[in-house]
This record gives sequence, C-alpha cells and structure tokens, in this order.
Amino acid sequence: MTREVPVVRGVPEASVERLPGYLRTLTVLQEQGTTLVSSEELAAAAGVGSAMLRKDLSHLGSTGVRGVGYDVERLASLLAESLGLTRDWPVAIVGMGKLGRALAAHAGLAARGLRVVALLDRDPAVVGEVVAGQVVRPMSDLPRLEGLAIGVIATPAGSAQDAADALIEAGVGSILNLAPAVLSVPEDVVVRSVDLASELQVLAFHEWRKATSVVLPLEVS
Amino acid sequence: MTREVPVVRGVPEASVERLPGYLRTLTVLQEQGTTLVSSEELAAAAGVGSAMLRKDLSHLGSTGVRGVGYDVERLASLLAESLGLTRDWPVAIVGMGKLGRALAAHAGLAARGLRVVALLDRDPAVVGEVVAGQVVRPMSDLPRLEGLAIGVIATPAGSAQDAADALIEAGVGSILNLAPAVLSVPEDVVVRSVDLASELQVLAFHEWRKATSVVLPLEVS
DNA sequence: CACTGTGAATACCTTCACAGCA
DNA sequence: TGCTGTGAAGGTATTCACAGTG
Repeated sequence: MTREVPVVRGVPEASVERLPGYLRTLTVLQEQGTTLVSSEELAAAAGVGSAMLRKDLSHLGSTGVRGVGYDVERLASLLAESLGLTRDWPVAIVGMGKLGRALAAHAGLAARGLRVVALLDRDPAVVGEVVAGQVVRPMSDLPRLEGLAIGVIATPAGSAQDAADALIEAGVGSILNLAPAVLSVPEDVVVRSVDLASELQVLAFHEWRKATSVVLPLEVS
Repeated sequence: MTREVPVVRGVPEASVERLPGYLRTLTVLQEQGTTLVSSEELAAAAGVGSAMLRKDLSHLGSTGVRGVGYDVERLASLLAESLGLTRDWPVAIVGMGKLGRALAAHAGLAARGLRVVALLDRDPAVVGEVVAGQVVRPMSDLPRLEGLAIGVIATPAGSAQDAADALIEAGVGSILNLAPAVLSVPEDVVVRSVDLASELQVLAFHEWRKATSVVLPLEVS
C-alpha cells in the first residue's frame, strides 16, 4: 500500500487514514445502543491508543466533554461530515476481473456516500455483461460520464496506466489503484495503491524474519 | 520476567512495505532485458526517491557498485531472498465471498512463494464447491492443516474474530485481514488490515477537502 | 474527580548532501 | 568521473503527562 498525498490543510494524512475506522467503530457502538463513550473505550475498540485518538479528533474540532467522554451520535456525525459522507461521490470501476466484480458487488459502499455509477472493461467480450445489476460498458463510454469523482483501477498491471489516463481525462480527482503498477498522474490527482500480493509478501517477510531470528534461547531473570 | 526477543533484522517496517514494489519493478526491467540500473532510474520506475531507495537497500546489505549502479539480476535475487521468496509459505483463505474467491484465483501468488493450500468457509452451502481448482472446506478442517504460515480473512466483519482465532489455533503466524474489523491477537502474530471501503473513504475525504478548500481564488502579486 | 485537549518529549521516517570508491 | 552508501538534518507521527474543566 502506498500513498502520495501532499499534506495540505489541517488534518495529517496518517490521521485521515484512521478516521474511517473510528466511524465504523462508532456505528457499531450506536447499534449496540451505547450513547456515551470515553476516549479510552473508543480507542480500545478501534485498536489504537487513546492519546492518538484524542489528537486525531482534535484535528476535526473535537467535541468531547471533559470528565465525561464523547456523545456517540454527535461524534459519528462529526466524522461523517469530515469524511464527506454528506455528499455522494460517484465512483467508476475499470476492469471487471474477479477483483473488480467483488468491489462492484460490495454492499455498504452506497451507505458511505460512495455511489458506483459505472463499470467498465476494455474487453468486448465482457462489455454488455451484467454485474451487480449494472451493464458493463466499454472504455469509450468514460468521457460521456458526468461528475465522476473517484476511479478504481482493477485491471492487469499492463493496462493500469491507460485506465488512469482515461479516468483522469473523464474528470476523476482520486484513484484507488488495485493493480500492481506505479501510476504517473498530475499532482492534483490523489492516488492510493493497494496490492494484495504485496501485502502477503510483507507478511511472508515477517514469517521469514521470525523463523530466522528466534534461534537464540530467551533469558529469564 | 523476560522481554528482549532477539531483534535481528533491523529493517524498518516502512522500508519492508516498499520491498515488494522494488522487486516487481526489477522483474519488469529483467523482462525488458535491462541488466544494469542506477538508483535514480530504479527509484523513478518504482515511484520513490532515489535516496530512499538506496537507504532501503542498504538495510538488506546492499550490493551496488559505486559509479555504476546495480546489477538487476543480483539485486532481484537479494530482494527475493530477503522477502523469503526462497521458501514456500502455505496460505489459508477463510471466507469464500466474492473477495475471497478473487484472491483464491489470483495468479502470481504462487510465483512469489505464496501457496494457497486451503480455502475455507463457515457456510455449509459453500463447503464442497470448487473454487480455483480447490474444494472449499469447512472450518473444522483447519486444525488438520499442517504448517500453515499465513491466513487471509475475507469474511464479513462479524465472523472476522472467530476466523482469526481459528487460524491462530491452527498455527498461523501472520494474518491479512480484509474484513472491516479490529482483530485482537497474541502479540507474536502479525496482522495487516486492508479495507477497500475505507480506502475509498479516504479518497472521498480528499475530494471533499479539495472541493471545500479551493473556494477562494488565489491572488498573485 | 474523571476525562478531554494539548504542549513537550520521543520515536520514527525521509531527504539532503557529500565522502568515498570503482 | 558518476554513482553508491550513509551521517546529519529536517519532518512527521506517536506517546507522555498534565493542566484545565464540566
């Protein structure tokens, strides 16, 4: 996973990356009927330290009550608004392989303001198929789509740059790149890359490290 | 009391996360017939700065030649060995939804030493199905699997902790968690979480920020 | 009085810049 | 000469610890 985001105004990137997790955790608490939560409790549920949580929230203009904690609903609203959940973000997915289809079928994107408005593929054999209730379109349809905000690249590595170029041409401002390739894009376009094979390789590295390092017996005192 | 588990390979985590990308880039160069590469060129192709690349490689006991550059094949070998590619890492995938199936079918895992040895699902209706050439097994088969190294959780959030517990019980030392949930695991188990919906939400945040911050036209004097 | 919000301290990561070597 | 390897500098991110407050 990589990121290339110029930290511009306000919230540090590392902090931004944790916000969706906080919102998720709050939603669970809400469903459980919890109405008030301390930073300690929320942090534990979100898997982070409480000081970090408080600092993260402070960037959003936090709204806790000293001596008491946070109002769950209020905090959830703050996070939702900060993340842009109040708006709809039209998403186009390029590449209808297994991964692209999995994402297209992903329930819960819509609930978070992420509206998948187009599925595209370069392969004429795939175009016209119905995936997750939508007809797969040819790449040539891209320029016709209005108001696109986010593009997802789920193509093979070799087509990733072409897909990126086409998405940007169509007006996309952010790209989630699932292909194992480095994209070159204008600097005002935000790219996040996720490569599952690389994630597994990082884990393999850790297993390898564990296997080759814990040879010496531990000393107990 | 003890602490001090032998710390051997001092490769910083941030560095480890970039190694698979370097290897990927080198493989492409190799296929193109390139035999020698400078840090500047390789860094550009991998989308990082050249100083960072050199520092990353230095942690592995780098093997460049001053005034010349790196031997592509030699460097690829170094990276492959460092990442544990010389060994096979048995992987089990839990959860045969769309995402789990996509990963199971992922070509190129095997080429990187990641051998998917088992597909599992809790749902009896899915057990027995053939996915990517393998029969889906019930969770109760997990304890029977020998030598598992890495587990992938591709279940709904509600089942993720159960899946993690079962995988760890079966001897897994590292987990790739694709479910939107926080896992609690023993501290010697390495967990990496990837949530595609959260990734998209981070992008939505950036779009939102761009839309709300660049309202005032810049004044140039 | 328990908890938040935050300055200060620390740890970590990246970039700079150049010494040193083929 | 041209490039690597790396100490030092500069940034970010995280943690500590406590003052401030409902």
